[in-house]
Amino acid sequence: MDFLKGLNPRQREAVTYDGGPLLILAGAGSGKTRVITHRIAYLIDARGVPSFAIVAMTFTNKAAGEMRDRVAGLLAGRHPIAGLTVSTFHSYCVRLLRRDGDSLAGLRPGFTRDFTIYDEEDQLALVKAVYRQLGLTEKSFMQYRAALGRISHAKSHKRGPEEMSRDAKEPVISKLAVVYNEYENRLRQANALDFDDLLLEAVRLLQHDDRLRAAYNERIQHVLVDEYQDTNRSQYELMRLLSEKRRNVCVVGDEDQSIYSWRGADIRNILDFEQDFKDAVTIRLEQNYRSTKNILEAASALVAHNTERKGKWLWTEAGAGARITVYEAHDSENEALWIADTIDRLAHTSPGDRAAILYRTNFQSRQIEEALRRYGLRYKVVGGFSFYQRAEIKDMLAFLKAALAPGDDVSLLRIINTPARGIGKTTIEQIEQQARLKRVSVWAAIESLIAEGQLPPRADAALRGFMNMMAALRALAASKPIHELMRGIAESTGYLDMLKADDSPDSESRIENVHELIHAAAEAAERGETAADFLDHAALISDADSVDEKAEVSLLTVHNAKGLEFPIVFIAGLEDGLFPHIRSLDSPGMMEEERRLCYVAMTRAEKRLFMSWAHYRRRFGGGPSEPAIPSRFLREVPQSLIERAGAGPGEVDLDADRMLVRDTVRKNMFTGKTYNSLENIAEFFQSRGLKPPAGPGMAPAGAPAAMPPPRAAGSPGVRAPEVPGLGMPGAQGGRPQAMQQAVPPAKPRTAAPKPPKRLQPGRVGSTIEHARYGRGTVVRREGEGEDAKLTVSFPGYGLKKLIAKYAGIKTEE
DNA sequence: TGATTGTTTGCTCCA
DNA sequence: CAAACAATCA
Repeated sequence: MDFLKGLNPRQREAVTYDGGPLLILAGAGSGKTRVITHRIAYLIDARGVPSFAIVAMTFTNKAAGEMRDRVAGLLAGRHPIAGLTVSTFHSYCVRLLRRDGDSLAGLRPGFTRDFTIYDEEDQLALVKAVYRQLGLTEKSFMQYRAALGRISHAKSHKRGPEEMSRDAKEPVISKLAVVYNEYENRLRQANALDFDDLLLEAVRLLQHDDRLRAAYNERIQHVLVDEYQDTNRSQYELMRLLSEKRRNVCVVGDEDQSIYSWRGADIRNILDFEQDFKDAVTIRLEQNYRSTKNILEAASALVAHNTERKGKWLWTEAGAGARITVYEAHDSENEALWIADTIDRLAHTSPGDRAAILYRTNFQSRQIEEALRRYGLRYKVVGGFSFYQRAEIKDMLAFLKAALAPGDDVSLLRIINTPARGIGKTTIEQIEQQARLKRVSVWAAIESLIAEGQLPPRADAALRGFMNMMAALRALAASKPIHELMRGIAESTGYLDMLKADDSPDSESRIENVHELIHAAAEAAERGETAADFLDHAALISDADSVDEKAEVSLLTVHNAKGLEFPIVFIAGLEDGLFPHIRSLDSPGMMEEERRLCYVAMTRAEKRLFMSWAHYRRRFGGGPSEPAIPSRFLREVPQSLIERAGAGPGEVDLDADRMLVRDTVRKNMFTGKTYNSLENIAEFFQSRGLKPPAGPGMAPAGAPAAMPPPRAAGSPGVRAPEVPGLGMPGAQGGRPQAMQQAVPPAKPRTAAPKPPKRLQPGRVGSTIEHARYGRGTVVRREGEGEDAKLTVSFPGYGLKKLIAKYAGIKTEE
């Protein structure tokens, strides 16, 4: 097969290059994914590289899945790709540690391969616990998040608590070092790794275990890294360690799209690649196949304001296309309505074109969602609050974690009194004190407290009950498949009953979520996954994985939009302080990153690009509107490419008829987020039948037939590192072909038009008559009775705010 | 002592 | 409009 057909000369060069380190500078829309997938296919087919000798790293599970599918498609009927590894850095490291991590115990006391993973929430809980222990408060010391951020930063720069303490110039930092130290101690004691550790410890393992590293290098012939501009130090090191022998690294990136410095991404990785690899060859892909000329020019002009670049100028053969629309809204609500209105209009003029609404921060989505719902538009929200971040899911998983690993203090404390079982603050304090005193886990502390018999009778009984319950769960965990275990947890702990007894509006969806989790567990069990595998997936799932590219309207942050493209793109909230974000205003480096972020946003658009800002923006629900000024980025776009929209502040010509609201969809019912994540989870588990290597004490789980013989590793007598398991994606290779096409149709759980309920006078959605403006539709109502403030949309006049009792309005049926 | 209700904050982007 | 905390009630 000719994998070079349809590629331009530069792309072809990138696909076929065979001389060691290769840096592909791939501008936005230049066919980057195409090049990587073709290169992998080419290596396998034309160069005879076995698929298990190729490792490709991506940023999200979704990108990995797509890449794998595309390679499979290219090689269909010619080569099996069962052994091919396409993975995110994080899941790669988890698998590495779970499979071959034993020797890490020498470096990290207490480490075993059945470690647990602490996500950000767990990390925060840990920091809080440390604060409590040290008698610190957020007010008196430092915000939890800030502390965690600094700790994480120090960690990823390989600076331990001792160094932090030694170099501390201020007392705050010395104290922080103490927190840091205790934080690390507790992680170790619980045999838990946080997200930083996953990468760091994998790197340490490879650095120190020469035999393991050699085995991996023996096997791996090519390492490819996507989104290289967003790799951090650990990821860079991992890449080097895995490619030490053959030095066949191929990295693909675009320094103009580096947007993760806050997560430790080091832009120098890409800027200095040619120095780090002296014999590296750089190939530039500068032809853009995505956007119109106007969009491309505008974006390029914007990013040209940056200094930290290698410099490239994208070009396209596409036509100029429409100009970029910039809309100046009176307030954020008006902005949202304008977006909804424009999308509604575009649905007629360019049917079938998907639209994306991009924003800098998640909180912006709320108002936009509301506007879309008023227009009865279907939409999907990506991220924000994913399934696995939901309290009920985290609770359920905490039960599971605590049952599997009694040393997991964070999980245990999370559910020790959920549902309420009479273990209150004082008791918990007593337990924590005991744990500190004896330097044992919370579980062990409870045991010893009970044994000592010092507890008040009520607490004693409650704790005994809790211990028995957990012991029963543990027995269940040992004997039952994961979904029965989850069901057992939901029922025997009283968790489900607690939800059922709750009459708050969203308890129903919580129950649904719990069932969904059990359902997901059942599917996992069918694939032969263990509870530990299940937890790994839950920890490593990402928001971007839930992007549904077929959705007509998508709402997502710019970060989540990386790598995606849409015919129509809106960028909302272009105000100084929001985008660029306020925290970047006094730092040139951070400002450049914000600019790159805006560049990423703009270059997502294929045909039409809309940018908007609002004079007033409300940050919290009922809070005050704060004044804003337009983003500097709007000024950095050549004005000749811009077309202004709207009659002026507050004067959107919103067609009242279309505003006839299909009903106020009950809040929380279809917040997008909920249904979004429900689909997400089922899809995720279905499409990613990842089956990591067996846990400790178990034989490697049945490997697919396609798996190459494991003899590549080690000499007889020594426990051979099971490299093949990493050179291959587990059961994914054996995934039935049918499943790849049969993506389950998304359930239309959208805000479907409901039969309008009777509209009451002045209610949102009703029509009123005003003496001066005529008929209009009530768009928003604040307050009650005759004091209520109504926001009304009058055709020809735009949005007006009226006080019910003064406006002299008549209500119509 | 623990559970419930009221009050006050609030600030990212993510694997 | 949340969550996180303080001040109540049982």
